[in-house]
Amino acid sequence: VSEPPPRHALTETEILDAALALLDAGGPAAASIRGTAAAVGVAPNAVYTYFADKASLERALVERLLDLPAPTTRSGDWRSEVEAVTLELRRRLVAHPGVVPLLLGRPLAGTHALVLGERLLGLLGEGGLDPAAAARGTYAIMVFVLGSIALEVADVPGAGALPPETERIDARRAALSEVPVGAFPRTAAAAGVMATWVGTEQFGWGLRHLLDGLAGRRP
Amino acid sequence: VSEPPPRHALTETEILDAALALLDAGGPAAASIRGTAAAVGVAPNAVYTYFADKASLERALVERLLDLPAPTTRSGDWRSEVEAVTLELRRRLVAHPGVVPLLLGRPLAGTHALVLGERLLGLLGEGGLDPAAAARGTYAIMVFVLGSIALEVADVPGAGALPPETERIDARRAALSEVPVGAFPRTAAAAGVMATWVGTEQFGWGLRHLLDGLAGRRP
DNA sequence: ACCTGAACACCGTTCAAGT
DNA sequence: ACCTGAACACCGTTCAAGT
Repeated sequence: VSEPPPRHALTETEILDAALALLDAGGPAAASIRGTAAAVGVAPNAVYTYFADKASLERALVERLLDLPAPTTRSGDWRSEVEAVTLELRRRLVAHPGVVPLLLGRPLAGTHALVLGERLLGLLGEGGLDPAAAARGTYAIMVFVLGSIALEVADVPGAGALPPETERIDARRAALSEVPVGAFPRTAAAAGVMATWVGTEQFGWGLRHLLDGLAGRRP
Repeated sequence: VSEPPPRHALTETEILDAALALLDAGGPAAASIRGTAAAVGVAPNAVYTYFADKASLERALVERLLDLPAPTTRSGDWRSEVEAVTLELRRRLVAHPGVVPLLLGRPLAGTHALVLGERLLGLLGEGGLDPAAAARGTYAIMVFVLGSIALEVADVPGAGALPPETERIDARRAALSEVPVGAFPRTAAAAGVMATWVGTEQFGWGLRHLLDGLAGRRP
C-alpha cells in the first residue's frame, strides 16, 4: 500500500525563503522561529524537523547569501577583479540588511567563505604578493569589506530594507549638520563630503587605497 | 519632616556595570533587562526609571566603551599616532566581546565617536592629506578597525570573554587543518600563517598597509 | 518521517498601586 | 521620585502524541 502524501511538502529552501522575506521586511528580530513557521503555515516546532536550532537556520541563511556566482569573465587585472568580487559580495549583503548581523555574529567558516578566500588569495598572488603577504592581505580585504557593510547597514535607523541612496544622503546630511562646530571643527567642515559617502563609491575608494597599500604602489 | 531615604540608591552607573559584567560573563544575550535588574537586586521594571528601553541601555553601554582616554603624549608621527589610538579602541572592545554586536548594530553617532573621528581627521591632515581625502580616509580607518574587531570577536565560539591567544591560535589551526587541500590549495598552503593571525599583530599589519595606501607611500 | 498541542522557562514592556 | 506585583504579548525549545 502506498503512503499518503505529507500534509505539507515543506523544504529547507521554503523555510529559508520565508525567513529571508521576514528579515527583509521587518529587520533582524523579525525572523523568529515562530514567525517563520507561521509564514510557511506550520506549527512553530515543525521547523525543528529541518533545522536543529535557530543558529542552524541563521547559518544556512548566511551561507546562502555568501554563495557568489562563479566568475565567468575576467574584467581586467587582479586589482579590478578583487574590486568586482568584493563589490558583488557587498551588493548582496546590503540588499539584505537583516542578515548582516547574523553574518557578523558568527565565524566566517562556511564553504563559500573558503571559496571567496581562495579566490582572493589567487588574485593577490597574481599581484606579485608572496604567499604570506597574500594571506594577510586577503584577511585585510575581508576585514575591510565586512566593516564597510557593517557600518553601512548600522546607519539605517529602522528595520527592513535600506532606503534609496538619496534619502540616506539627506539623513546623513541632517545628522551631520547638528555636529557642534566649536567642539568638532574638522568634522563640521568635512560634513558636506561625508554626507555623500553612501553606497559603492566610498567603498571603492577605500578598497582601492587598501590595495594600493598592499601592492606597495602609489594611488 | 525629612523624607526617608530610598530603599535602593540605584544609579545608572550601577546598572551599566551590572549589565557589562553579565555581558562579559555570558555573552550578548546575557545582558537582559530582567537579568540586569536581578543582578542589582531590583524588580525588572525598576530599570525603566533610568533607561527608556533596552536600546537606550545598550547605547549607554557602547558610549561608555568608546570613551577613550584623552591623549597625553605624542608617541611619534601621525601614522604611529593613528595606530596607537585605534589599537586602544580595539583593545577596549576586544576586552568586552559581548558589547561588540551592540556597537555594530547601531549608527556610530555618539559623542565619543565624533571625538575619535575628529582626532583621526586631524592626524590625516598632518599626514598631508587634503580635507576630502582625510575625511574619506578617516571613514576607511573606522571601517577597518570595526571590521577587525567584528571578525576577531565572531571567531570566538562560546559566550563571554575571549580565551587567551595561545588557545585561539590552536583552535584556528585545528579548524584550518580540516580545509580540503584539493578544493582549496592556496588556503591549505597558507593555513600555517593564517592560524597565527590572532591579536594585535595582524591588525597592525593591515592597518599599516591601509595607511600606506592612504598616504601614497611604499610599505 | 513529519507535523501538532501543550507546556516550560524565558524575554521586553506597561500599568496600576504603593512609599 | 522610585520601586513593586501582576499582567500582556511575545520568544526558543522540548515532549508526548498523532498520522
